[in-house]
Amino acid sequence: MNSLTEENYLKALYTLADLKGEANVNDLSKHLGIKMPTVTSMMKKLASKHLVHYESYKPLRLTENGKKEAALIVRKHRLTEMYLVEKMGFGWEQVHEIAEQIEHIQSPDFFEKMDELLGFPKLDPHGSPIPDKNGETVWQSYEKLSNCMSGDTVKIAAVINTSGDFLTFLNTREISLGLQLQIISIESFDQSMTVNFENHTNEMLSSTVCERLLVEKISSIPQ
Amino acid sequence: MNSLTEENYLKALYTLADLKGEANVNDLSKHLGIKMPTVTSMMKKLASKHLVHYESYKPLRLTENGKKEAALIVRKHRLTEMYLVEKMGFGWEQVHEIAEQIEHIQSPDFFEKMDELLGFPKLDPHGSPIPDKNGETVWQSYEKLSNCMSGDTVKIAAVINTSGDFLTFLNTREISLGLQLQIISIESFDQSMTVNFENHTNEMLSSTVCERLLVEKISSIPQ
DNA sequence: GTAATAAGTTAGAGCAATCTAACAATATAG
DNA sequence: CTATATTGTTAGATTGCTCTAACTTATTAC
Repeated sequence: MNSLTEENYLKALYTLADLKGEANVNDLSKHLGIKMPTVTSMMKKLASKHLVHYESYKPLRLTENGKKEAALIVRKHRLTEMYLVEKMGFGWEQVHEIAEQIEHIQSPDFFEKMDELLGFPKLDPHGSPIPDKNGETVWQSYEKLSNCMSGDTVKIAAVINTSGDFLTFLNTREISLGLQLQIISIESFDQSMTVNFENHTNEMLSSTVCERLLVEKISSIPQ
Repeated sequence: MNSLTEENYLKALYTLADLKGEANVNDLSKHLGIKMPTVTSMMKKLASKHLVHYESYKPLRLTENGKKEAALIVRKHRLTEMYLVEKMGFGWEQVHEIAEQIEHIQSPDFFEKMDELLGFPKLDPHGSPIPDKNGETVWQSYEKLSNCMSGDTVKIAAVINTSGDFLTFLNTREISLGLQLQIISIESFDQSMTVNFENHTNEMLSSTVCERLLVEKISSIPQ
């Protein structure tokens, strides 16, 4: 059994690897708000438990086993988020913090019940996939809005980095999953986009926002 | 903010005091499965936080503040148990362990939402009162079945010590809260009771069982 | 290709929570 | 009322997770 602390390192490693392909000590340190020497020693500990491949000065990699353990924590996190939104009436911006705690509950029954009551969902409220009981994830091939071209029509499929602030920002703009929009223009100097929503109003989205929105392409203007 | 460990000591003190009026280091030690010296040092720590009145060799007492903190943890525990039974379909024998973990979740919103969804219940699935947001508890004046007399008709109102084994035992006998029974006879040598259930079958209940069932008196035969 | 910067490691310390061993106070039994 | 048993405390060690300070390796800039 892994401690709560170990679980947090595993999950961080898992999500960082997802995000940028690999993770190093410094990334992990910043992500967890824990100093590098502490991270190094925890990596040695996790290596001795065969959860992480660790070699001095090399990038960190989860073992197959480590990946699975991490995925199962992510599974608990995302199932919880879905449950909080669907069954308890929380907003998508409120659930991350609570799920961050509940993901450490040790009770297979509890999460199976959630899964069942939710009808075995595949995605969480932010559009992220929920790993299955074996830790396997079916990744949707979404694209960042920031990678799309002027003229493209897309549907918002998921958000990256589910911080409360960002989600509250989306709420005030009434931007939610499933919303369609067309890219009117892209400012070349700051990569901000002017987009047109379903309701025919135009709005400006900063590049930071566009970086964090994953979309499904509906149609594009041929070059 | 109190640590998870501190919370467990506070809750233990609270329930022990409830059960037997006061608690000493040895009780707490046995109840928590932690050695006495560890308990002593934690008591000093909690005393320094003004949660416990501690004097060497004297019985332990929660301060008003300590009582409130403890009651609020018990509140979270019992609300959770109720939620698990009422909204998620767990059996009353399954919920204790899960609630033991969820009671430490730090999120007022989460428990308020539960309370709301449950319609502000006053009792948990085992018949124990749920303290209010100020930590106040309205104690029902139930009696132990073991204190009742031959001929009494009573209704089961609550169970003491909600261990899974005991509750499973009650399940197999189809004994649940609200069930009425009449005491036919009491064996004088072991205090076991022969009782008659609503469905007109007679059954024998050991004194251990009778000690753990709290009842409301419906009628009794005058002496 | 060296100098400067960034990233990573080692050594050593601190705190929280636990333990054991030894000693001290209180309660109980005769 | 003493002897014994129970309960409680003190002292000191251990483990898990964290830190800072000092040093090493790798990367980047010019």
